[in-house]
Amino acid sequence: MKDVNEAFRQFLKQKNLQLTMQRQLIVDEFAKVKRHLSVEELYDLVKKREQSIGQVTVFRTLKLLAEANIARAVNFGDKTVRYELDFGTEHHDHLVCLQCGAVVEVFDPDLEKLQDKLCSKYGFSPDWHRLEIFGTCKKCK
Amino acid sequence: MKDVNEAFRQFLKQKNLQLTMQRQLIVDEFAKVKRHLSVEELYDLVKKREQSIGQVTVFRTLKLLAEANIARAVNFGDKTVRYELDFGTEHHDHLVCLQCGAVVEVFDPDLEKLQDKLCSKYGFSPDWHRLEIFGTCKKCK
DNA sequence: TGTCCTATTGAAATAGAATTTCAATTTCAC
DNA sequence: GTGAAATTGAAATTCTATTTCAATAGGACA
Repeated sequence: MKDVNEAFRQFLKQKNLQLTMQRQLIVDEFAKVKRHLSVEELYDLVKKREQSIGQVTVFRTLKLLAEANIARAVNFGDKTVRYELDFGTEHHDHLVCLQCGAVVEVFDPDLEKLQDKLCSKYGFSPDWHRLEIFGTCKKCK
Repeated sequence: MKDVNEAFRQFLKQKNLQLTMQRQLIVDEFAKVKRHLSVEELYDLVKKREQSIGQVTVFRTLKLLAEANIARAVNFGDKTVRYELDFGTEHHDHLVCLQCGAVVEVFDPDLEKLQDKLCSKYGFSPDWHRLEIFGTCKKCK
């Protein structure tokens, strides 16, 4: 199975774009941190390794990653967009703790099946979906 | 069963706030239109009935309604916040058509049960959740 | 290597919605 | 009626997301 770097390189090539030092660094950090990051959060991380990188470049690189289906934009409650890795990972839903902000990724095949069934009942062709459950996590109880 | 007006009046009273002509009008329009409205969209509707009302008042009234659990903020794809009536209506999920933008509200008790089961598996106490399925609706196929 | 063309970058500017400020007005309690 | 508090709308501000732009870097090719 190819890794994120390889997939990104391939995507760039196909688009006649270049893999620059900046992009490489941003993707590295993004793939390493297994959390849902806003542009600003990722920018802060990247900046620790390379002062000179601008926030705009992080923004643009995340857009590229989303276009390449390597990242996916998500948003919980607040108004800022976050990105999560969407490569080599199965589709999943989110349990968001309203107390501590922790986000757990979960998956249930039966749930997926039921959703498909619901769609077909309405003659609807699902493309993708998102399910977020907000509440209190184990620790916070 | 009480209606929206009654619930809002009660909420205002409890908060020592007033039911003004503006608020009354905004709530009327909001309850009447059974769609998901952005502040601006509702403002346009309200403006037709009363020129003098400002957009800010619509914004503030919707916030109040959300606080009173009469409205709920939702957001589909784009970056603007929309509000939907959340009173006297059962919980429901959304099928969002990516072609025409239509939003269908759906409900499946089995789906709800499975979600609860999933939560308890993780020791998670659900407060509320949202499920949005994006795809193509019957008409657009 | 030098040259041309295109991609890339970061800072600054812009866009656009959400939210706050503020002075004027209205409403309520007394 | 009077005073205190709530309400309102316009304008200002804030906060992200996004675009513009001039400078730089990189690749293709002679």
